[in-house]
Amino acid sequence: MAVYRKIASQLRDEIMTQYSTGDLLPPESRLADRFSVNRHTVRRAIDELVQDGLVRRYQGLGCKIVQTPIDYALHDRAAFSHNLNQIGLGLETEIVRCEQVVLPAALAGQLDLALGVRVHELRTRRLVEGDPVCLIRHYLFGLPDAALDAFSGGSLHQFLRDEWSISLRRGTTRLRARMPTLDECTQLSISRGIPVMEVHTHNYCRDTGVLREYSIARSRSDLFEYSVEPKP
Amino acid sequence: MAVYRKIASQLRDEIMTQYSTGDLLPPESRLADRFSVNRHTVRRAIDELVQDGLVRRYQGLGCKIVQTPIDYALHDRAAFSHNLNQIGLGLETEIVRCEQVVLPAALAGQLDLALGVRVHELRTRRLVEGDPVCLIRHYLFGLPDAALDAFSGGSLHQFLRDEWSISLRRGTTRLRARMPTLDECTQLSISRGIPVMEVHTHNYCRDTGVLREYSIARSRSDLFEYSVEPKP
DNA sequence: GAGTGGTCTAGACCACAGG
DNA sequence: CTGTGGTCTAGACCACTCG
Repeated sequence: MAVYRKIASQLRDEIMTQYSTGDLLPPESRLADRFSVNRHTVRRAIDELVQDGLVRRYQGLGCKIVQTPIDYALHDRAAFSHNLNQIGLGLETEIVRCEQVVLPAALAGQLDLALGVRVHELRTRRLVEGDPVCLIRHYLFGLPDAALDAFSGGSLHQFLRDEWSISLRRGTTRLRARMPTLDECTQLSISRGIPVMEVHTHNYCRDTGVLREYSIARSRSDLFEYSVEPKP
Repeated sequence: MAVYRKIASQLRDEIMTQYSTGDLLPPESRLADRFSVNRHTVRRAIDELVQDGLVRRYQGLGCKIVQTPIDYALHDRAAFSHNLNQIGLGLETEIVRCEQVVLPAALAGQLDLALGVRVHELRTRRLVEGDPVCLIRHYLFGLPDAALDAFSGGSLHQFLRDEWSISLRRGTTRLRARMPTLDECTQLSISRGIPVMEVHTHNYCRDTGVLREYSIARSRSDLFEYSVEPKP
């Protein structure tokens, strides 16, 4: 087994057992000394941890442990075919609201963005044969003011690619389930006893790697299912 | 912008316009010459493409294009990075039951298998600091009778690889949410108001492509979250 | 054997955060 | 300013695929 894999594995163990969320990993140079390898080899090991979502790099600062409660990051590589992408095809899209807002503080903190940033907030509702199945909030960063004026439904990513030459690449996606709020019950036409699935997605500019969109989708669990397809 | 990003961007364009699925990219050394950079820089660029799922590396062979522009437009593919392995590290695994049974008829139909097939059924429970968070049923096909006798927790896939030289590859995975049964409430120590997430996974023999495992995981939605990382 | 990707080392300089 | 991560170069050797 490659050296960097062994180091990654050991660091994973130590993070799980000896670190808390927010702690900084020792600097790469120190780790390199400790494991008696080149700094590049340590970097390669940390790459693994970053990919698993265990740590996050901060230039000039260090590597911060970001562990969520239990991050069920999957080790095998497969492709994720996400219904949200195909939604423009089979589902109707209803634009609920589209405006520029100040990014909610909670999101700003989570995404590591400055407070007070103005963003486009697009809220949509997806329907299947008239039944609402999914509510989505898109937060879009760094767009011209009028960027979304012409958007009238369908695939948002397609629209951004065609109209603004912005090509987005999916980043980390998180899925969880919870009970709906009263508001969600109304908008999704469900009773209070039906759970909703909440999916958070990062989308980055394919060229520059900058975060351009963060979306939160809430869907009816009685009608909606997510599937992950293996890569060819 | 970093050199490797520019190169990645250019290669992406060329792949989209001038290559077909299955083609090989020029070797790293040639690309390095062409872009007048070090081979490592080209590698870093190709890393991006691999991460986007555009190409796949084959040691001794080259980099194969695995996605045409058409595929790409239809469904953006991101990867699913999963660590059942890591769960063996940070979480305790409790073996609830391990026996040979006749595959339940409902599953046989769904998986397109004959009725009456005998399989290994392994039931496990995962705990975090003593709290149960996840119940898993593994159905394993075509194993010797005593195959699992020595399994005592940790990663099942690791065990199969080490002890039986069976290397598994993730296939289709489906995720949904629902309310728990009474039995699940008991085993997961949750109240009836907490949804569970249910994840069904196909796993195939990496060599022969034969279905070897079907697993059903049910997890507490108040403690558990699934994450999907972009990756080949 | 020749050519490919995979890993590791060594050294250099840059960009950024913090005191 | 110092220390951190980010990038790039250069060279070496290995593991693998193919003819």
